[in-house]
Amino acid sequence: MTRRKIQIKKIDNATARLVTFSKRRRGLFKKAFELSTLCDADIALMVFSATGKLFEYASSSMQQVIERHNLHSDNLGKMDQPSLELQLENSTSYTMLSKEIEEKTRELRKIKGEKLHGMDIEEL
Amino acid sequence: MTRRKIQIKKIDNATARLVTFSKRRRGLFKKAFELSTLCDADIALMVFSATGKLFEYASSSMQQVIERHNLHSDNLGKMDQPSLELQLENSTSYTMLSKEIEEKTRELRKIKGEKLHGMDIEEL
DNA sequence: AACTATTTATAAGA
DNA sequence: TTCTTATAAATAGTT
Repeated sequence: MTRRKIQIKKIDNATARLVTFSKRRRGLFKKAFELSTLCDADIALMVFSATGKLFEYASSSMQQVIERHNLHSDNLGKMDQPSLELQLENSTSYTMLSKEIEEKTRELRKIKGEKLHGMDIEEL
Repeated sequence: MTRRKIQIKKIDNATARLVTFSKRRRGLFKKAFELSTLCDADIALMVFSATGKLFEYASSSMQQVIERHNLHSDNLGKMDQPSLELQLENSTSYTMLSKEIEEKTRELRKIKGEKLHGMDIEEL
């Protein structure tokens, strides 16, 4: 949007795309922070890069905003809801599944030589 | 940012605050859409006004991005008593978690040079 | 809701 | 990645 006007479509050049992603991501987070502050709004913003890296911002807490969002969207697609028993069973299994994913993710990161701790969480 | 520079703090005047909320919310959503399009990113944005009204944008599906975010969350396994909302959400995420484990297992095997047999995939 | 003077964001280049 | 800078885009105050 400056030295030249650009079209809003996927940037072909991978390097240019990465640079733009970095610049605009910062801009977007700043705007989210400003809107939240100026207007007393509660905001959550999640950005996954094309390579799967997560960048997030929340004016309060991410989990809080997500839950609040769920309250709004509840009962929309819950016609064929599983039984409570199955829900609890899944919920119980969830922790184990999460741990397994964490382990496998950790192992993959180790193999790939990536850092283990939230280096991909953007601090505003 | 224009007729005059403003300080980023809560706008006192309620009317002005509402106007700014409306204007900047549009701008923020536009920026989110542009970043998503230009850089092939997956983005979810939730905005709750001070009065509790929800405005949301998701480049794919909101639920999909939230679930994806949960997979990245570090403290999922540390929650003593997850809220009902989170439990229900976890239940919904179950299938995706299973798929994620399959993928990571497959990737690990590939890296380690092991054979990839369908029968070897862990039963969940 | 429109206008416009300025500020801010940012594309391209270094 | 960081800086520079010319230009596009966003927007604060006004009407």
